[in-house]
Amino acid sequence: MNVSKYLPEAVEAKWQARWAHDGTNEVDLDGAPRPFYNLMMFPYPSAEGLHVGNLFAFTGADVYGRFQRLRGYQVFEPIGFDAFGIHSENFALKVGAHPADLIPRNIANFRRQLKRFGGMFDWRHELSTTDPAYYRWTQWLFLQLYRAGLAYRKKAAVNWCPSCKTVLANEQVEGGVCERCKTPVEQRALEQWFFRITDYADRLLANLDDPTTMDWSDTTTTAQRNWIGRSEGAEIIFRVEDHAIPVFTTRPDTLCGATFLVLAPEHTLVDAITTDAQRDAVHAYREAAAAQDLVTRKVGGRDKTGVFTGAMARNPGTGETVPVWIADYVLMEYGTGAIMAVPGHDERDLAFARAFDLPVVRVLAAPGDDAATPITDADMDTADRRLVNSGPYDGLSPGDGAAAISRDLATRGEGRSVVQYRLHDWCISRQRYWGPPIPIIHCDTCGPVPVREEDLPVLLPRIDDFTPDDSGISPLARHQEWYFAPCPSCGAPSRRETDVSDTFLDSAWYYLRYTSTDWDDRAFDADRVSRWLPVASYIGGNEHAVLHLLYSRFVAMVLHDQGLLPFEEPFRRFRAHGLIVKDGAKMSKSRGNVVIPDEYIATWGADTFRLYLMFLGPFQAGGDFRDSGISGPRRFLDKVWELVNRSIREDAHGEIEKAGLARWHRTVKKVTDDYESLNYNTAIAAMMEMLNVLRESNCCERRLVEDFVVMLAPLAPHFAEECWERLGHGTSVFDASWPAYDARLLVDDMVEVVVQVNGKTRGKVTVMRDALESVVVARAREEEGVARNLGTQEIRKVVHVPNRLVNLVVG
RNA sequence: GCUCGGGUGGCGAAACUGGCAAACGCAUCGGACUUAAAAUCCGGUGGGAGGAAACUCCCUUGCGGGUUCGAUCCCCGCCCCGAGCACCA
Repeated sequence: MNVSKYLPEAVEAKWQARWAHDGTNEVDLDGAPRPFYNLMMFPYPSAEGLHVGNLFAFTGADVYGRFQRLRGYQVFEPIGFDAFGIHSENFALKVGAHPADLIPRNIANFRRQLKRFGGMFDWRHELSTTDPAYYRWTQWLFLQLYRAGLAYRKKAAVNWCPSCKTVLANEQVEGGVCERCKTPVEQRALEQWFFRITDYADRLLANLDDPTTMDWSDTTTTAQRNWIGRSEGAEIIFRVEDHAIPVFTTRPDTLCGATFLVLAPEHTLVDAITTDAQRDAVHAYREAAAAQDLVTRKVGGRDKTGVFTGAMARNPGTGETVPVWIADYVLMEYGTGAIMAVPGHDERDLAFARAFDLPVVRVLAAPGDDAATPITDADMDTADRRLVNSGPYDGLSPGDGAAAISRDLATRGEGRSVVQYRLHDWCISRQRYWGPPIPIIHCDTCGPVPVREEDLPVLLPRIDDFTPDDSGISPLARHQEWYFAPCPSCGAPSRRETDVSDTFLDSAWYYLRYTSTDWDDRAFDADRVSRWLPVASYIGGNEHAVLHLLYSRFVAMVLHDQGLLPFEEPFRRFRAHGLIVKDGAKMSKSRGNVVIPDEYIATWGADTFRLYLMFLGPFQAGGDFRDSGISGPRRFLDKVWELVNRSIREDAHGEIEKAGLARWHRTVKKVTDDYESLNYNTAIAAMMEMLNVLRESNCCERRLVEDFVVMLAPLAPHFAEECWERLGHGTSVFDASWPAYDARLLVDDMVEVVVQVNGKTRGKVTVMRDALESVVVARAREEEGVARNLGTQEIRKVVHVPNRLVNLVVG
């Protein structure tokens, strides 16, 4: 037997073939007694193939799945492809190909790479969102939401390129101009489909605080909380003659400082209240605001612009009249689209008041200030303030003032407490080609009518020229046979909805589909779903911390409310992996620092590469990819290889001695804990240390070596299989059981205690475990370095941390 | 601007969440083996001062304060890097 060298290429090919042949990674979805759903975010199959960042994420997730399998779970680890969307479509347009031709090629390449790195995937459940057998159920999902009254249509602004005559996604607008033709982009209002996710805002928020259903990292829950953006405040009614203008404010306490109103340019009351003298100016301003693209409108300059409408409104706090302006810094989609401006205590309102010379009134005074003190930028702060210039409310704190003012407004019918969310309803319409057609037919008499479920899928027809044209609607409208369809309700000639749905809808339920790819008559099977879900571990990138995860949660909640799912939170545990950077910078094509994993795997083997990726930093933090480090893990595997072979030859020789045994048990515990918490880098370090100990003490005890191989298996699966087979086992190492450790053996009998004098280390003594303080101190004083530093000084105080440290305080 | 991460040797990073800072690995230097090189093995390597030497002492976790017997860790005030959000009233 040739044992001199470990040859990854041959070994990895052998085991990949055997896993496929034996169905090692396949799990019985109906019979598993201890199911563990190990999910990772499915990739978008780009033309470039998997990059190191993808592989880092997949490896970390796969290691965890393999670990859980060794701990005795039946682990379901599916994979699929998120292949619809603007990415694919734009790429296809660029290279002059059809996405329907490109995607299968890209998927084939991804599949090859995913097999090569050694993922424990059950390929029988692979899916692609572009497959009609999949998107049929995406369309079905739309219908469920429609039936539940959670899908509706309304006009909403989109970016519009007047030259290309097409809708642009925000990413296609660069500095206010179309990325293709450089024409300034404007806004256009189109009828679009929305989901009422805002109805679920409170539940989506509340569940984040429930540790029994959600074990998520704080960064992710915080991001979701911020995105939902709950604010408590008041809606206050200002009147302009007989028009009521409600405004939303989180600071009703400052009502008496509201010296003007500002409406969003799109506000529906603008026409009604504008005076004849101001009509032309208002009209021009509204036109100009609409001519801006959505990105510039929101992100663009902070310089305040606006126009006076000529109208005056009554401030219900002071009874005085205040001017009504319009300005684009007020957003129609938040609150009521109108604000009461309090320039004394709001930065933006102050900037606006300064720009247009509007009155500024102080209503909050810091200690030492009074009602007459001029406003400064520091007055945007609220700490320690009292109300002034507020009539009966003078002297109250902002909190008490807000309560008192809200109460008084409510009794007069001029206001009420409300909760506002930053979260908007989810616009799922895309005026694009490469997506699932929204299953609606527009009838002149019946209006929008859902396609019958039995008529799904509404197939996306192949259109060779899917370039947007000047019709201003999706290229699908050009496909006459597809576009015209009878109304499902009355049979009259009608037209299909030409918008396709957002890719986020595809990915909002894929984890359900994985469990049920065997059926084409249901989106997901009730028994399967109740056995395998919620997902036990979900790992993915932080870039999806908000939208994808929030939409998935929303969809699960809706399905739960429809009685279709037994749970409302789909992902019990979620962890975001870190980012791999190269030379201190994020990898990107433009920087030219993208690392392609294939060549590294070809050179070093998948196991070494996996080990290297997991060793270069904490999984949840990411790390810096450097070519130089990869030889370390390879040397480690070579040494383990040697140890295994020596153990086979010498078998019973070299039993570990007592101190080494404690070390061994500590290592097993540390490695186990580190896998569980995804700290793979320190798990590897602990195994390296243990290996060094075994080598130094010349120990190759069979039992330990076998356990060592099992502990390494999640990280280096092919390597471990080969070792396991050589050690005489006829079954997969992944059917072995995880090494146990004996808690009683974790500690040594003798411990080293650090001795400090005044907090500085001056020596160390070895004593029996749990030795008494008096014994430790006595021994410590005998230490030369300690005695020297102690001199003749009297010990004032002794700080004793058993088995660890003793600090003698003198002087 | 706001929110969340993060800042530790030449480099990637550890450190039981208050207890020996720098484990593990890379790189590098010296030695062994070799005709030679690679591979492998053994040993050194944060900075400074003293000593012929084994050794001894001082400094060091972005900067400045604080709490504590003791701070990489906790508190206050700054600086820098990364990610996300961004006129949200």
